[in-house]
Amino acid sequence: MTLAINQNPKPMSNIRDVARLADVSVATVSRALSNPEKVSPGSLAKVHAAIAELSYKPNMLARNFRSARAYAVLVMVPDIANPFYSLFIRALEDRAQQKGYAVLLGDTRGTPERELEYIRRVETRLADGIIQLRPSSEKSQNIIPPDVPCVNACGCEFTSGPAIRIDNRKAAKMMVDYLISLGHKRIGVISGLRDNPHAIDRLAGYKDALEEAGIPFDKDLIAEGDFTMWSGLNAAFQFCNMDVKPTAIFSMNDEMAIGAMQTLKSNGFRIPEDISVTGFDDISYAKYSDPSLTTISQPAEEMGKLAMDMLLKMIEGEPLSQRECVLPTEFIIRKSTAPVKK
Amino acid sequence: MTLAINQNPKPMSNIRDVARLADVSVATVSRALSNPEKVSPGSLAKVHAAIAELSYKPNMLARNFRSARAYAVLVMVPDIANPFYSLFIRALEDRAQQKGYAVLLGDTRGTPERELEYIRRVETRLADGIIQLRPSSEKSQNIIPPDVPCVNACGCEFTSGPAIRIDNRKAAKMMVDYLISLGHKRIGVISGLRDNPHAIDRLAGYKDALEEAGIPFDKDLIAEGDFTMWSGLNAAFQFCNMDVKPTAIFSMNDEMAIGAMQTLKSNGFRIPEDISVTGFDDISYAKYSDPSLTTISQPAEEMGKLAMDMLLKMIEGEPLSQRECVLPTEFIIRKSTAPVKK
DNA sequence: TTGTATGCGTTATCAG
DNA sequence: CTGATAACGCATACAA
Repeated sequence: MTLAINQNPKPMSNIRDVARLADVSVATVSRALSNPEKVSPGSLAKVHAAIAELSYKPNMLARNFRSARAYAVLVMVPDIANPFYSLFIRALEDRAQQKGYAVLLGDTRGTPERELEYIRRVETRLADGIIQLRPSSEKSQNIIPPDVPCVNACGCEFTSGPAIRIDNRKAAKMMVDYLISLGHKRIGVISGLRDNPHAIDRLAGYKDALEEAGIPFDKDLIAEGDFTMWSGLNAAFQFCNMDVKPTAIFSMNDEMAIGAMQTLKSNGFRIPEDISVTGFDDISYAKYSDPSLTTISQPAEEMGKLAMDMLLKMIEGEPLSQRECVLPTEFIIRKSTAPVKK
Repeated sequence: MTLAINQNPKPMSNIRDVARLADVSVATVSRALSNPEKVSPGSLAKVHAAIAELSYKPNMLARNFRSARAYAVLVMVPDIANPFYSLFIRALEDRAQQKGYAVLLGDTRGTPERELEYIRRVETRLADGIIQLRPSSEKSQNIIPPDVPCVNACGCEFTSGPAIRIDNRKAAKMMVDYLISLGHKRIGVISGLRDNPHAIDRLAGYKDALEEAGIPFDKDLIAEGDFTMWSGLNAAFQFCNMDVKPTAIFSMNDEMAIGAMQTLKSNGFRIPEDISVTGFDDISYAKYSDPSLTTISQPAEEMGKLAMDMLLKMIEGEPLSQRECVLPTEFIIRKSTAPVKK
């Protein structure tokens, strides 16, 4: 009698073993798993018994190969550590899981090179389609070959191809309208990078509001950031050093607003008494910043869900009822804004 | 002449097409791709020419099936939207990509049911192994079958199986030592859920420090949270309402500390003049909170990298030089701590 | 309803 | 160094 070190090292049973034990054909086993309704109750029972007996686990690698589908979706994101994207990803993953698809994570670090590496994954059949989280305009979008199914989950006005988005321009206008209604006339902007599609849309909204109120546009009031807290912190210095300082700052996202508030406070500004600050996105920290941040909330959950549904339809060849879906935003007033000082 | 709507709808060429065009055998093409050094320069050139001509993309589904490997790793995380985990995931994904593996995202929402669904993915060969981000003790760990390769990337003292971790107990002690050195004797704790392994380790460190300083442990100074900002906000009320209030609060993560600071400030406490607050993890917001947060920084990048390397070694059958790796933490002093008031 | 037989695209073995 | 060919595990068209 020898010592059994590995007790049943690996049964590794396959569909043939199950068929043999259940005394049916492999075809019946296959059907029992994918189309149970096309199999007699008797056979079904025998198959299930055999599966349990052998603790058979179907080899999905084989199934995927055979059906020429990865049952996986690539989610391409500029930076997973950005809380704004995390929310999307959680919603996307949840929906994919429900529908039997896996989510492959592709953090591009914002570089086209890495995007290409990931796109290659769908060209080599490791993924069936792409959810693009980078906001893209006409120029940048066509990195992705036309034959790969792709949905942009946080698009812009100029995004080509299927997309779920909010109306960035309108939302930005609403925010600036609000600041104007509080009596602010000199409103600074902390923008994203000049060619970022979100930044472009939101700046347009800012200009719309100014124009409607008859306030002339002053390019000196635009500070450029890159959507990070650090860049917001730096951008705010530009306003601290101005001769005629703005009485309000419209930041194009919450993180830059939070960074900016640090600079402003340490330079002696009281928020909102001396200067109002607004954000965009409503990340979870917006509620806990000091003061809490007036901002625009995007329905990230809903957007992720819709984007995934749209992509899966494309993958499965169903017709799209609409190629673009624009969702409403929510305007959230907190403590970082107040009427202009007399 | 007919109108070509689809220009080359899909060549979809396979290895056989390449072989035919290059006038070599499929075996040679296969070798040219995976072991180029075993192929003559002449054949290599012909093969590459044919690949370019046909714009051939190898079918990885077939390769994976044939080699019985998914070349994918499942990352199981309680909540992707938690910034602490995001950092890990970014590092993990980066490393996996470098080594030719994909990352499958598995957000478990903290439930065992969903963990099981994801574990099934590796049992059905869709993933080759698991990176577990949930801190786990003996009891909880063995949900994962012993034959699936798994590494815990942020483990604890009681984590069984391969793990990368920090010394939570020592780090917590160091933080409390520091508070004691500032003269604090009555130090409140905002804990994670009582049975959370991180909470257990860090509470042990707190007690170690107290004992060493001869300060008696008072269980009324422990408030239970769940690592969210909201729970920190609530937990802090417990301290505001005490007769003899603590002069410092040791929060077991940054998010709860940020929540707690909001409660404290709105109840008239000045931080750090009236009360010191400390965090744990050093998420990016810790630097931008008001006041900026004294905390412990974990080397998340390094931990993710090491965890992935360890897992891939296990998957590829290489021997592990060590089953557990404990990394050093960094102690970061910012503005939320000060000597106790006289 | 069930079984038989074929092929999916690749890698690996083995003989030349 | 190269080529012919046999798997890999499953799904499906077709026949029964």
